[in-house]
Amino acid sequence: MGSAALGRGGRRGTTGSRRGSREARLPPTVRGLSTIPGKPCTPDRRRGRSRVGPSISYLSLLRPASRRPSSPPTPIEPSAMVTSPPRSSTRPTSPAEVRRAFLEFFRDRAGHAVVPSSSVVPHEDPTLLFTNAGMNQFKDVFLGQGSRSYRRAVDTQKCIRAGGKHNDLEDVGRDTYHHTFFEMLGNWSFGDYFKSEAIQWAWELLTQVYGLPADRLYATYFGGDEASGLAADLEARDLWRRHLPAERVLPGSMKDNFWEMGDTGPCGPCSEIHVDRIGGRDAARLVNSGDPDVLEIWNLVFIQFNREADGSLKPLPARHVDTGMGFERLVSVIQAKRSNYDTEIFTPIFEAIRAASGARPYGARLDDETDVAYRVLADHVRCLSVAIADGATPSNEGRGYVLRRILRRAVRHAYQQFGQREPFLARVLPAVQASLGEVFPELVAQGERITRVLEEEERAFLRTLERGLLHFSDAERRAEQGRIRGEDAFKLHDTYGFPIDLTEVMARERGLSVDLAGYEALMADARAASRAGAEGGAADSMTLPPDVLAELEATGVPFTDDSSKHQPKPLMSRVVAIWTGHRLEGRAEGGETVGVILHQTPFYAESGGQVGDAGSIRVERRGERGMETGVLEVLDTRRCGGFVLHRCRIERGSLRVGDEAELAVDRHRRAMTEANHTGTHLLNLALRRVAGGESDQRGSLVAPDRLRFDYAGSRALGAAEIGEIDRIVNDAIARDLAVHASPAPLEAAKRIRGLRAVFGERYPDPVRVVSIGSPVDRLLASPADAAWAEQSTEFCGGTHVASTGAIGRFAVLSEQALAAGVRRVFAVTGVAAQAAAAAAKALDDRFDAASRLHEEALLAEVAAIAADLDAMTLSALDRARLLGRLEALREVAKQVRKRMAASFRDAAIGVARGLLAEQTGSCVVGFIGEGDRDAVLAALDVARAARPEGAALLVAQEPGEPKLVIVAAVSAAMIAKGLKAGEWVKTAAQACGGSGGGKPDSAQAGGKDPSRLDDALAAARSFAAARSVAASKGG
RNA sequence: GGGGCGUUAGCUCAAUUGGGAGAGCGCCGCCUUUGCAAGGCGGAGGUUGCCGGUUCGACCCCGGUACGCUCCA
Repeated sequence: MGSAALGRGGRRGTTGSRRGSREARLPPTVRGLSTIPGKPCTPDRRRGRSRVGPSISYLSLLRPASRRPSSPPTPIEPSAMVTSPPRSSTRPTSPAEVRRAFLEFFRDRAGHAVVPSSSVVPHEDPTLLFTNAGMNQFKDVFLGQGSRSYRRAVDTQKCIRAGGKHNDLEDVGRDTYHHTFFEMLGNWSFGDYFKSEAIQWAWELLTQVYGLPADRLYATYFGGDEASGLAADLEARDLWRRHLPAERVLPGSMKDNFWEMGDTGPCGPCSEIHVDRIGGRDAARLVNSGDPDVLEIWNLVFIQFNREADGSLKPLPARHVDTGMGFERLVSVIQAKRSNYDTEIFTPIFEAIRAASGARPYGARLDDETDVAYRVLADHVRCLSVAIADGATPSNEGRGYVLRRILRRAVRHAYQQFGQREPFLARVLPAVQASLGEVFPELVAQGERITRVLEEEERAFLRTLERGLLHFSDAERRAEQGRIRGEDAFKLHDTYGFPIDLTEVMARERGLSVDLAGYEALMADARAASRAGAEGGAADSMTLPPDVLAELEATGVPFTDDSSKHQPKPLMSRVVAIWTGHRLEGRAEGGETVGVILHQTPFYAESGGQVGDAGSIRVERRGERGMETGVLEVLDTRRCGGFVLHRCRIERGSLRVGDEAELAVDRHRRAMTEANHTGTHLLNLALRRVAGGESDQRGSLVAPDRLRFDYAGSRALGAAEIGEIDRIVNDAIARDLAVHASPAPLEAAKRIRGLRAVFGERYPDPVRVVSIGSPVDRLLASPADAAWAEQSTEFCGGTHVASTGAIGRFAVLSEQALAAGVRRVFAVTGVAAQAAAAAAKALDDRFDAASRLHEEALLAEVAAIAADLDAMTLSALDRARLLGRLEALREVAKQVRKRMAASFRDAAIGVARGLLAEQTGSCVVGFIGEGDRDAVLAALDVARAARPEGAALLVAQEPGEPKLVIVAAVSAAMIAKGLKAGEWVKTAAQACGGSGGGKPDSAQAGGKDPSRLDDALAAARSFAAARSVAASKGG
């Protein structure tokens, strides 16, 4: 325990009288556990807490700040705060206490809202693999695009860093501080308090709540940067000097002390707090030098500038605070451990690994492979559990691939160090749940899913390892001079997923080494090739890059007014910008395809899964020679920032910025799309009834010709369930329900019973509510009404039919797995659904007719039906039923085929026997009539058996095709005389327009001209005769 | 997004320059044997993922596509 460090903690002030004032600020749920309001806490308060454990839920912390009695939003006088250090005789030391103390401090001390961690899987941000910093969930606030109901927040954020340039997965477990998963504690100000308060509270929390010795702390501030024209952050420096002697307040560089979100956007100086684990010395020189005992624990970022596209910095009107303190590192300092892995965050997990594996206990050595394995497993299981709980799944691409690599690394260590040959990771899960389940309850709620995913994925990898072992023995055989070739090591890795270090270990066990240089070279080539391919691909997309968006705004081009998109009527507008795909232009000519921005438009831009509108635009302007015009076909419409970009092909005339434009949306296409969109909502509702409430939407595509719907679900829908979905949706269509849409306050709308929302999606406030059946105000008036659970209500910005009758008809086309836990449904509506039903009826008729066909006609029809069944758009139900019919018919066809083959064969054998009787010489040449290759080969077998020392060449007429089949068999004796089967059949085939070949004893050929059959036979006879083989006639 | 590899009987996998698709296990029948993962004989089971091309002839060569595995970005 870190009692030594803690004991020397509070030099300043005494305990006792002030303790009560701190207690009084605790919420009732916490306060009531061991003490009554206003009274000093009892000595065993800490034990009381840990005994109660998860029952004092973090939920109590997560209520909105406004519910609490005192939460002054105004900044506090720094001087007043210094003099009132709230203290407690019992310091938080266990991980749970440390975390809780952080959240409570900011909530109670300064009215921060305790906000839950956002998902570690950023479903709404595809550019980010995993949530990797506390600020991710507040990015929109810093960018000025979003807002929150609070101005101060505190949280502990689940973060994953794995892969990428700064965090090599291979480091994790080999040192004391790398993790793939960690918690980031943070307090936040959104245009509220700034440097003074942030620094004051950080100091207070560390020294007075956590009791870190003040003489071991160092602070850094931004020391200015001449190249950027930035002055030093003297404000932060002076604020720190209130707490620390000047020699422990250190200036830092641009790299260490100036934070930027990206190439452009919010940024500002930051101030770090470092701690010296040793103490009793001046460690100023060791700050930021990579010394493991002098480490940064808290970074306070002061966002006060915006980095413009031209590189300049502009002061922000609203200044923010963004802080981050690594939880595991903080606990290591508080518990006076030199390794994060020696804290109580990890020790219970090590114990679980030991118990499950039967290995010797964790020994905390850095150079010991078993201890490395302990650390790798503990870290990776934490990471995987959290990611899977948030809906991620190991897979072969994107973030799923990162997880797969982490899992495989864990399995590899369990396999090599602990000899585990069966799924192992899930056995450690209970320990992870015990340590994190209280803050992150989804770890417990999703326990079954986590276990299932881990075990499935582990089994898959164990299979891969086995396959790799097979190929390893090949590589072993090919080893040159006791070294596995780099080529083989690379192939094992690249193709069979066999990790390079496992190859090395196995090679070593067999007294071999591995050509690592060769391996690395091939690896580098592969990387380069992959990168080259990636760059070539994403060139021609018709979207506006950020700098062009900025240019448009800067030149005063207004955001597009598309408020009429829900009722698209022809509209007059004006061309305000033309985008070529590379740059903005003032003009474009016939034949070009360009992006057109108008000042207003009724075109719907692709959004919420609904595809963008198509249509036409007619432009005109007064030119030098009177009116000039242009006709544009709108291919697609999409949104870029606040602009609606119409991708257009100029059919006739030309286009200029400033043109008057007459816009017409393709109403037919739009109507079909709307039918599919409303159909999607009805499908969503039907799915909930049929597949259960947890079948949340995971994505959708609404196009004019079809709709696609992805949802959370682990098992396939049966025919009965698909039938039920079709029935529910078609029933709603028959009732011709009105579709209502109107904006509503987000919070109020969220309370409507039966609301279907997309997992992980963030909605605007006010949000547009689309309700099928009841007006939105009625839903809002009594949101809890049980009736609403039976109807469709969604947050949706898309366009819909006026009432469900307009959809006409609905049919599910297919249902399939997309990824583990995600399923996809395709469906159609309206005319397409009717066409699908008609197609099914037509196929049924063909099946009926086919059973009356005979032989070849039947075979041809079965093949034709199978091809059509594959190509036609059919409802899932019809398709399943018709496939059943096809299977039955195929069985019939197979019997027919066998019967035909047998009869050809019998006939061919009969003819061959006749020929053998007729031609008594050792060499037989003849025509056996109609027969396929199998039949003529069977006949040849008969000949071969009858003339074991002779030779035979037989020809057949391929049934139904203008082709001859020629086969020959020659005995060794005849080959010795110079009669080779390959040459023989070739000669015969050439006489009837074909070719062929084979081995000396057996050959096949074909002829394309059956009318020259006699020529072929004659050629065969004379070829044999020329080799002094009597090719015919008896005697 | 870009590579590599794979897809053959119910399962696991073969098939040597393109020339008659096999084995083991499993299944069915018969025989033998009253015993443990038994033995013998016989049999059924295949649109070689799908589409197209080259060829007299394609599991094999070429192009495309689907699915799976795998590596990289």
